[in-house]
Amino acid sequence: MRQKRDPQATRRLLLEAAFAEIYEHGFQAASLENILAQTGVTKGALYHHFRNKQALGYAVVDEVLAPIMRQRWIEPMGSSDDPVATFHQILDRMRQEKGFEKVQWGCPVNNLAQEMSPLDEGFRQRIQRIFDSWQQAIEGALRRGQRAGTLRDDLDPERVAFFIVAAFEGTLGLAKNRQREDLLDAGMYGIEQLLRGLRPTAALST
Amino acid sequence: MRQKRDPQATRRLLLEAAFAEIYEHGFQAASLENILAQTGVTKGALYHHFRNKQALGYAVVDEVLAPIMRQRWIEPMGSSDDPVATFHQILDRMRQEKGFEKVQWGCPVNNLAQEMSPLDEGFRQRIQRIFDSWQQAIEGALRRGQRAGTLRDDLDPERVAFFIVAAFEGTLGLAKNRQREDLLDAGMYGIEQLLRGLRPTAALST
Amino acid sequence: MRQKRDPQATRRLLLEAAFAEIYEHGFQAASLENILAQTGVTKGALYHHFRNKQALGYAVVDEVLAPIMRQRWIEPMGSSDDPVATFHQILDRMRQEKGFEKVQWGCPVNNLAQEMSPLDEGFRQRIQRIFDSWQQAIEGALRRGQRAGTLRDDLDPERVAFFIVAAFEGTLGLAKNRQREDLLDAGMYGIEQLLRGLRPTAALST
Amino acid sequence: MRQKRDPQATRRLLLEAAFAEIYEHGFQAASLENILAQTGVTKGALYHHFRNKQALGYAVVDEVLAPIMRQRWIEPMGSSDDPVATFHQILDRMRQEKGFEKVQWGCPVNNLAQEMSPLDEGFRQRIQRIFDSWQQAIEGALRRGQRAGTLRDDLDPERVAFFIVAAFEGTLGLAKNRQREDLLDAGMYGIEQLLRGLRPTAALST
DNA sequence: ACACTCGGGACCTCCCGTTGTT
DNA sequence: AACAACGGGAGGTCCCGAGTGT
Repeated sequence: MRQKRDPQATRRLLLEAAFAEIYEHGFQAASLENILAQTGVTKGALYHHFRNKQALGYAVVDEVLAPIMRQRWIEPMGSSDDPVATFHQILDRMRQEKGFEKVQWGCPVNNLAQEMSPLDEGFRQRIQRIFDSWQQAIEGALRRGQRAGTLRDDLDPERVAFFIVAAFEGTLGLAKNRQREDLLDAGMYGIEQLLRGLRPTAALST
Repeated sequence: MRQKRDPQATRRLLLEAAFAEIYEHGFQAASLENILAQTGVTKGALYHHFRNKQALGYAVVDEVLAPIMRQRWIEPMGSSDDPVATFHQILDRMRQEKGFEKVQWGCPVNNLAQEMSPLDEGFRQRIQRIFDSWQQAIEGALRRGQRAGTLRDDLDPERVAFFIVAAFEGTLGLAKNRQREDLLDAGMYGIEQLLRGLRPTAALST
Repeated sequence: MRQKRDPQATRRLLLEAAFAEIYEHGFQAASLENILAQTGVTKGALYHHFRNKQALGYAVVDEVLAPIMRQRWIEPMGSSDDPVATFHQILDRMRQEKGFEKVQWGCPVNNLAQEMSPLDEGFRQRIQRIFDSWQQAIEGALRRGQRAGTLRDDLDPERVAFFIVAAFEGTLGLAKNRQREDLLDAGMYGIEQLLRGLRPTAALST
Repeated sequence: MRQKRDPQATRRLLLEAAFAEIYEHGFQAASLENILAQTGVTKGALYHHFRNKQALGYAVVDEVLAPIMRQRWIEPMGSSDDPVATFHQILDRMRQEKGFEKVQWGCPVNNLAQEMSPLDEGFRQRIQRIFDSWQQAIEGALRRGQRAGTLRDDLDPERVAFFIVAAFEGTLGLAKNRQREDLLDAGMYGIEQLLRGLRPTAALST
């Protein structure tokens, strides 16, 4: 299966197995031995590519989580001037894919954020960077929406963007606790309520 | 320091030290040894009061987390017919107290929920019970608000209650990642936006 | 179930539960907590009746194992002058009862003998006493058999008695390893072969 | 003392120390810590070579006990057509060696069989395999003896082989309880009695 | 670039026994 | 006579990481 002597492939293999292990058990409880057993890579190889467990974790954030979020949220939002519509499109696509987030295990970015933020400044900053760019993408779209007239003028784009991310992650978190995928809809109902309130008065009937 | 031969006190001491340890490190990474060192209790005593680490964790949820949430959220909401105002009062009190939640470590209930829900059904159910009664308390207040005329009639109290909890926890989570207490206000801004939308049209000016 | 304040009953209850626990797990691995849980007796009561685990074990040998062996082997053999026939009768009765020895767990006396003889002189001597009186009972029967003419004169009763006990226990041990009750017959076949050889030549045709 | 970086040697060292520890205390009471202290190997190294205590125990059976029994019993018996004589030769050699079995601690194979057979199917099967091949070697020799005319025709080789093993182990067990090496002779007396009875009538004078 | 062996610590579990009380 | 709280240690598991060799 694995090519021998293909350092990049080995590294990538480790990153993805590490992502899965961390996603399931959290970073602290993630077991290097499990990752090794899963990939067939030996400890020597792992420690060749990553200085230690922490460095592996950092790399997972930078090279697995961040790109996924970039592709999923930042890029679509970055080229949108109707954030409400774009938000719906992204959610629809997520419902179809189901590869990344499983409701059972929640959002991998938020999981790590909650576990590691108070414990490890390196994790905290890396994850904050993801949240920040996510939020900024939404914020930019909100501003463009305001200019394009699809959004009310009197709202604070920064705070609204923050709140959308917060409400989204909060909803995923509750759905994860209840292990019920359908609850995502209840949360989206609230976000939609809010977003509808963001439309100019004329657009309220939509 | 500690009274000898005071089983209830010993048990309580353990519960609170366990709560603190779990709050800081998560359940899996919580160290019984730390709890013991913190309290001065011995392993034998701990093992006498709790069958194992899991039982201790369950007891922390039932006997520490649940009562706090009950006192803070369920009881005030249970006797309110203006949930918007009650919500603000609770937030104000939380800002003053700062004993329970430290922004640095987030919401202890949600922390446990995110860590343990997929891993341990006992934790999941106990935490769900807390979220459920919290949500139901809000839902009841929303319904009473509707009857009292302080809330719009055309909203779905169950979904709104769910969303309020979700948005609240999501906000705490982001603030925890950024380690910035002031971000709570950004989240509250969003919730207030939403809640204001819940007032009957006549009340919008409030 | 248990009468309170009935010291003799409590003591007996403990002895029998201890016997069962030791029979299943061996003495070293026998758990006092298990015995306590099984009987509903508290640790204080146990330590009132027995100084420590060792004393409990000694009492099991003296007050449970020894009496059973006395009743089963010593008494029948003590009043027999045809040990071959008596041996068969005892085996037949054992096949019916099945209360004491379960092939699955072997002979409780021999189990303890093998585990504890090199480790604890107190156990060793107590168990030796049981084996000795068992062997002496057989030896006596053999001598009476010689006088009565049901056995050959030229054999050494002491050695033959020893060997019968040894072969019997060895057979139980192999059957226990194979977890096959029917193997007892294979062992008995050998003992019968031997015993038949002990009959005077005229009796060989029996 | 030990060569560093000599995995086979380390493994062997552990196996033999484990054998000694198990021989003395039984498997359940055997302490990995003792084995480590005895050998100077660390926990990590042990855990590298054996997945857990059970795996170490299994390896002791397969790689220490089985080869010894093979060399001592199976090979001599496998090339013999006079099992009675071979049996005597083996016993004589055992009396001289005294390395393997110490009467004080009995037969290591049988010790493990009695302790673990009802508790662990893996042990049970491994030990049964040893007993089986031992018994089969004797059985084969008996059959060859019958063909060679050194044994009676009318006996059942399988049952006799079983009985010989049983009587041998039973004798060792009783000698162990009494802690008296000389008792082996009393047991051998019985086995010899039996074996003599197996000679054809013409050979009885031997 | 990777493989294998080794180091040593931390953790939860479980257990036997003691002590204060009723 | 029995109960319940507590003391404290040992044991197996598992893990992260270092070191050596190829």
